[in-house]
Amino acid sequence: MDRKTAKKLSECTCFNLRKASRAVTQMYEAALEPAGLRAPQFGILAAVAATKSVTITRLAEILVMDRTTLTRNLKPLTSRRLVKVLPGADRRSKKVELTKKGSETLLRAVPLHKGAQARIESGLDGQWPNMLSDLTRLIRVAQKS
Amino acid sequence: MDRKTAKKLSECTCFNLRKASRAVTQMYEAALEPAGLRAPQFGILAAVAATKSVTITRLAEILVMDRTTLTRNLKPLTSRRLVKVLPGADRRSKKVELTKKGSETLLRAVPLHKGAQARIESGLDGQWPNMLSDLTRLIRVAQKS
DNA sequence: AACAAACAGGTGTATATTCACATTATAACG
DNA sequence: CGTTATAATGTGAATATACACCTGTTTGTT
Repeated sequence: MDRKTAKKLSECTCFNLRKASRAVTQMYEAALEPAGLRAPQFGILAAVAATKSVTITRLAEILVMDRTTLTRNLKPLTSRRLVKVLPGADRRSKKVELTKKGSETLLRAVPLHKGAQARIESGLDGQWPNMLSDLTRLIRVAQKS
Repeated sequence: MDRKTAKKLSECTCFNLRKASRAVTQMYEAALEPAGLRAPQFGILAAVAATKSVTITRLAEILVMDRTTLTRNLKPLTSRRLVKVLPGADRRSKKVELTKKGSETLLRAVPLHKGAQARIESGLDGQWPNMLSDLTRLIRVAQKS
C-alpha cells in the first residue's frame, strides 16, 4: 500500500472533483466577496431571481441540491433579508422570493461573477464548453450508478 | 434577470463543479458505506498509508486541502482509532499514522473504491483521462486567479 | 544572549452537506 | 366518509470547509 495507493488516489474521480471544487469555489468566493456572497448563496439568489417565486422543493430541483441542504442554506439568506419565505399555495408549501435588498445584492454580484467566469474561461482557452458537457455526462453517470 | 440569469448559472464553472462534486461524492460514499468511510476520509487514510508517517501540514499539502480543514477531518478518524496523531520531530510538529484498525479498514475499502472508480470510468467510455487533465488544468487556473 | 521572523499547529465562528426521522397537509380510494 | 398513501417541509446529528486569529517553537540575525 505505497506508491500504488498514492497513484490511485491521484486518479480518483471523486478526489479530483472535490479538489477542483474547493479550488474553484475559493476563487469565486474571493471574487464575490465585495458583494458579501458565498458561492452557493449566489447560485440560490440567481435561481430565485430567474423564477420570481418558487417552492423550496422546486428550487432544490433546479439547483440539483438536496432539499434539506437548501433549507439550511436559506437560513443565512433570510437572516440577512436577501430572500423572504412566504406561505405558498398549500398550507404545506412555501414560496421563496427575493427581497429588494436581495435583488440589489445580486445586481452587485453579477458583474463580479461574470468577471470570475471570464477569467476561468480565458484560462482554459475555450475548452470550458467541452468540459461542461463532460461534467454533465459525469453527473449522469454518477447518479445512475 | 430572467432566462438569461438562469442560463448563465447553468454554465457557471463553480456551480457545475460543485454539483458534480456532490453527485460523485454521493455515489462514492454509497460504495464505501460498507467500510464505514466518507469520501474525504478514504482520501486521508489512503494518503497516510502511502506515506507511512506525515506531519499535518505536509498531509494537507498532499491532499491539497486547507490545513485547518484537515485538522478537523482528522478528528472523527482519531475518535474511531483509524489514525493516531503522535508527537513529531519538533515540539511543534506532530506525525499522523494509520493504526492497525485503520489499515484494516482501508484494506476493506480499497476494493469498494476500485469498483466505484471502475463504474465511473466505464460510464465515461475512456474519457476520464482526458477529463482528469482538464480538471488539473482548471485547478491551476483557479489557483492562479 | 536578545529579539524578530518563520514555522507547526489549534480554535472560534460561520457556512455547506446529507441522512434518517418527524410533522403536517393534501390527495386517492374503497 | 374514513383510511391510507403521497407531498412539502423541518430537525437532529454528523461531517466538511475555510478564514481570521491565537499559541508555542525553532531559527536566524545582530
